[in-house]
Order: sequence, then C-alpha cells, then structure tokens
Amino acid sequence: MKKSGKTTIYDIARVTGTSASTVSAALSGSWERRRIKESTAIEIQRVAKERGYTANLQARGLRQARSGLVGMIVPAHTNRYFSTLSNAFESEARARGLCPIIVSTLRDPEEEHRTVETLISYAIDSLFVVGATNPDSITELCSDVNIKVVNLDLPGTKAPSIITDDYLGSELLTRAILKSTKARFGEDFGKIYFIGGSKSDYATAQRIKAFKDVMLAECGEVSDSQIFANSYDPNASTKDAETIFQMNGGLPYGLFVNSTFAFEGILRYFSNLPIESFNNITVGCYDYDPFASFMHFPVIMVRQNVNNMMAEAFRVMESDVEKIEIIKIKPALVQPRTMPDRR
Amino acid sequence: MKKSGKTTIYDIARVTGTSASTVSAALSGSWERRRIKESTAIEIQRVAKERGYTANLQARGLRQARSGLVGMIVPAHTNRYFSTLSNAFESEARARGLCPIIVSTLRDPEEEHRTVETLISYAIDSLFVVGATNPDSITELCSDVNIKVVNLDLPGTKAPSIITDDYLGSELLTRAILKSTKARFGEDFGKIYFIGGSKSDYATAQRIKAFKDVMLAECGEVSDSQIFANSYDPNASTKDAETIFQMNGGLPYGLFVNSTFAFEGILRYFSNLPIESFNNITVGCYDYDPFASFMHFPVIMVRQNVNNMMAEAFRVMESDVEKIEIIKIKPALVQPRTMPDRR
DNA sequence: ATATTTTGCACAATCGATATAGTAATGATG
DNA sequence: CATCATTACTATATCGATTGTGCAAAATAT
Repeated sequence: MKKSGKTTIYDIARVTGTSASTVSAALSGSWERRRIKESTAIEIQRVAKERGYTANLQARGLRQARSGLVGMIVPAHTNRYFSTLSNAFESEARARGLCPIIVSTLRDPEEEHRTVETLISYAIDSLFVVGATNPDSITELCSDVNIKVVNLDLPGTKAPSIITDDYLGSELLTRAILKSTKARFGEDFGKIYFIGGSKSDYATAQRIKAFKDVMLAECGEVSDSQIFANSYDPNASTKDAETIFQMNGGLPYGLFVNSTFAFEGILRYFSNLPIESFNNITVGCYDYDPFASFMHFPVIMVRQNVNNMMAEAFRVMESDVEKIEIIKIKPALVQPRTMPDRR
Repeated sequence: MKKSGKTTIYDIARVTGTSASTVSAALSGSWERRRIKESTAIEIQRVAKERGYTANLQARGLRQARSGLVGMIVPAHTNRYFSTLSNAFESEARARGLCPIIVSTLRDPEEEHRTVETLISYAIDSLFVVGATNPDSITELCSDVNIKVVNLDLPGTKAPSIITDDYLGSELLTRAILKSTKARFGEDFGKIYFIGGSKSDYATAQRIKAFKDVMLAECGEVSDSQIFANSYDPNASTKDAETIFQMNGGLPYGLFVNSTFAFEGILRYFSNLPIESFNNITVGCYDYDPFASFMHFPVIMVRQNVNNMMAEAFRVMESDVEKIEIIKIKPALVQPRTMPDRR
C-alpha cells in the first residue's frame, strides 16, 4: 500500500511503463488526437480503474485556469423557493459534468462579497447570483477575472438577469385574494394589507406596484398605510402582523404576504390568536411552499417557475452573445388546498 | 490593464521589487517566522490590497494537499430539516474560515458515490455525510485518501456518527399522538398508522420500534399492518395514505408521519378529501417544518436539535481521538400551533 | 580589524495535470 | 538510397503558491 494519498498519473506511468503525458492523454480522452496507440490507452485506462485513479482537479484547474466548479449564492437555504432553485441548479450543473457549489449569504452584502471572493479564489467557471442585495457589485468582482455571471430572482444592470414576472404574479395574486374574499363575504371586507420584503428591491417594488394598481382598480382606493415592506426578516413581519391586527381591530379579510420568510414571521404571531380569529382571512403568499398551502385558513400561493428560470439561466450563461437583458418568466397561482368555509 | 485574469504573487513581487516567496510570506502571515522586515511586509500587503489580490486557492491547495473546502452531502435541499442542517453547517464552517460545499445526492447510492469522488478530487479536507444510504462505503472511499468523515442523521460503523435519539423522539411523538387523540375522543379511536421512511434504515427502524412499544403498552396491541415504511418518496406516501383511508374507512384518528417528505406526499392525497374528513385526525410528524405546524388539523412535530448536532459533528471532526462512537442528541416535541376542536 | 551571529531576502523544488515541442523508429516516395 | 511523412511516444515548461535552503549584508562580538 502506498504511504498515503491518491494515485497520480505518475504512479500509473510507472506501472504501465509509460510517461505522465501519455497517461494524461489516455485518461483525459485526448489520446486519439495525441496519437497514442489504442492498446496503450486501453491498458492505461485499465490500470487507472484498477487503482481507483481520479484526477486531482485542483491540479487540472490550476493548469487550465478553470475548475469545473459552478457557483451559486442564495440568500438562505431554509426557504422552499430557494432550495427548489438549488435543486434545479444542481441538476443542470450535473447534466453538464460540472460540480455545483451553493453558498448562502444571508442577504448580507458583506457576506455576499466575501463569499464571491472565496469562490473566485477557487476559480469557479461561472456564478449564478440569486436574490443578491447588490448584484452589480458582484458582477464587477467577477468580470475583473473573466467569470460570467447570471442574476436570478433580482435583476442587475451589468449581467443578464432571469426573474419572475413579478408584476404579473402580484397582479394575479392580488386579484385572487380579492376574488376569494368577495366570494366569501361580498363587498364589505375592509382593508387588505401587504406584508414583507424590502421596498428597495426590484421584486418587492414591482409587487407593491401591482398590488396598488389592482386595489385601486377594484376597490377605488389604496394607501401606503396598507403596505409593510421593510425587511425580509421574519421577526419584522411578526411585529407588522401585530400592528395590523391592532390597526384593523382583528385580522384583515385579506393579506398579501410577500415571501414565505414573512409568512413564517406572521405565523409566529398567528399562533397566539384564538382559532376564531381566522374565520375571515384569506392569505395570498408570493412564493410557494407545499405545507403553507394547507393552513386552516385559505392560502393562495404564487409558484415561480423555478425549472424554467434555471434552464434559461444556463442557456444565457452558455450563449455567446453577451446581451445584458432581463428575461421574465411567468409564475403560476396555486389555489388553496383547503378552503374551509366557517362563516 | 493586465491582459486578463487575477493578480498573482509574481505581479506583486514585480511591482514591489521583491520575490514571490517574500510576497507569499508577507501575505500568508508567515512573514515573522520567515524573518521578513516589517516594513517590507506592510508594503507588500498594501500593494496586494490595492490590486485586489486574493490567493489562488487551487494553487495553494495543490501545494499543501489540502484545500480549505469542507464537504457535506445531504439527501435533498427541499426539506426543512436538511436545509436547517445546511444552514448550521455553513455557520460552523465559516466560523473556521473554511469554505462549505453542500451537495444533494437524492438518496441515490450511485450519486452519493460519484459526488464523494468528485469532492475528493477537489481535495476537500473533511466530509460530513448526512442521511446517506450507505455511510460506510463513503467512509472507505475517504479513508483511502485520509479524509476524515463524520456521519449525521444516519449512523455508520466506520466513522463517528451524530444522530438524534430516534427511539426517544418516536416514543415522545407516539405518546403525544395518543394523548391528543384520547383527550379529544376518549378511548375509542381505532387504529393508528405509521407512514414513511424506509424500514431498512436505522432511524426508521428505531422509530418503528418505539412506535410499536408505545402502542403495545398503551393500547395492548399493534400489528405490522399499521406500518407503511417502504420509501422516502412522497409519491409512495400518497398511495399509502389512500390505502390507509380505504382500509380504515376514512382517515384514522392518529397518524405517525415519518419525515416531512412523507407528509408532503400524504398532503397530496389529503387535498382531494372534503374538509370534514379531518375532524378526527391527529398527525404526528417526525421532523419539523414551521408551516406544517399550522395545518387545519393538529400536527405534533419532532424537532431535531440541528445546532447541537452540527456543533457536536465539528467537535468530533476536530478531536484527535479517533473513536468510532454514536452520539445521540435529544430531540424536542413541537406542539400544534393550531388545535381546532370541531367535534 | 577580524570572526561570528543575525537579519532579510532570493532561489529553486514541489504539488499533479496538461500542452507544446521534440525525437526515435518505421514506412512511403521519388 | 536519400528524403519526407507518419506513428507513437517522451521531455519539459507551465499554472500559482508554499517552503527548505542558501547566501549576501548588516550588526554584534572578540
């Protein structure tokens, strides 16, 4: 047994009586081009297999100035939307023989920056940036070292972006909340509120815009006092939910929840309310989670087309034309799985 | 501007009029040991910062035969328990200045094998194996190349393992289901069923054992026909739920759901049932998901202590003694957030 | 002033794989 | 038979960082 560590091409060269370069050629598939005799190549491959040889990808990466690693940063893992994106990312990467590296950056600009620098240091070949606080500064970091970037979820101006049609999704969701509420209680349903996300980001801004447009068209009025969008932190939403409860004298008939993060925070507040409090409410939640569809009150969800988004992202990444465009993917509504009628 | 690519120690050596080895020492913190003048070191550091130098970690890794990468494989991302583990793993890794690589392997032994080989090729320093189908074969792969392994969630015999006390968790959960059911309906509650997971794995086996023990003690009898544990695939659980509904002439009063994967599948079946079907059921689910706590029927959940598990895993990984032990962490029950009483 | 120690740094080998250039042996061509 | 082409390789430089070794120059001791 060798003293330790992995078999290298030099070990194989020694036992097959050939040279490292021949072994490299035989094992990397370039042996025909390099005019290695078929029998030699086959013998080398046999020995390599026998010894359980796998290439040292750090050495290969160093030599080739590329690593076979594709990076993706996401705000968090513990969120169904992002984890579904992770899943899709891995499939696409694997299908191309690349090794996916997913790191969460907790919506912290500094952490994003540090993480991207680390990934660059490992010579990732490309980077998928999901929901970053500042996509453009990440793109700049990467373009300095010729690493291609695609943004997802939140758009940037310096790299192509694949996002959901947030305005459309929000429009559909707001209409669906209103429809549900009206079907259950007619026209007398008071105010409908919007909780969650951050006004300053594109997605939230679009969603608020559509929310307001629909509210104005359908109810004749809408005010900023109905909008609570200052943070993705669930705890902020817990507080906002309480504020709304106080302002409104009970839970509203309709609640637009912007992200399952916010929904988690809101549920923390809900868990202290008596069951009767939920008799009237219809919740619309932007983003989908299979369990959230089964609450004891109706929850309408927006499901982003994650597979399409990721497929587009890889398509754009691999295309030669370097057009900085924003591609919008249509989301779909998921109707509540439970629609108890407790009036 | 340079033609392309990253600044190297050679670039910095040139502009500072020093040598690559001096630059390396100045930047890697070993300059005192290597007797570099402080002013030289500081100047090099200044230039490095100015030029945005970051080390090529592939080159460093190649030289040092270690990479600063720590790997973790998990069955899937789209599961709250695993994604919470990912989250904890990243914090611990980051706290140590390591770069975490998390890859999902879809409970596919071949995919696990391939993924681990890839990670080894990138010279990961250590590997955390979560819920693998065959932890021991992974440990063997790694010990060939001196990579330390710790198993989580499912134990192995060739590397230390950190798992939840599955028997205890299941005992608590089964008792809680019975207690809830008895409190709601007295002693006349028919059969209680167990769905999900795979009989052949340790965790499921332990959970079934505790389930049976408690049922026997509390109800005087229990049979294998109450146990459906053939797969982690949600679709299998969808079918099993239907089978139970047929056998039982409606939903049972108590259901032990082994994993949120199974729960998802079961909900797919539930979504076709009328709301009255759920009047009696109490669900106990092994694993915690914040949304699943808010169903329109009571759901008691087992929350594994993920932070403790991961902290222990790193502690064991870093300890010098190579004891192959199984460390059990106690889980906790999470009571239903909703307890509607619709009798 | 000479010998010795300390300081401060440069040189060169190394990690493992790859790519370019080179070479010996054989076969084909005029 | 000399020339050229082809085959089947080998030798070597390279990627960027680390590290053991070597070697002046400066500082100190004698």
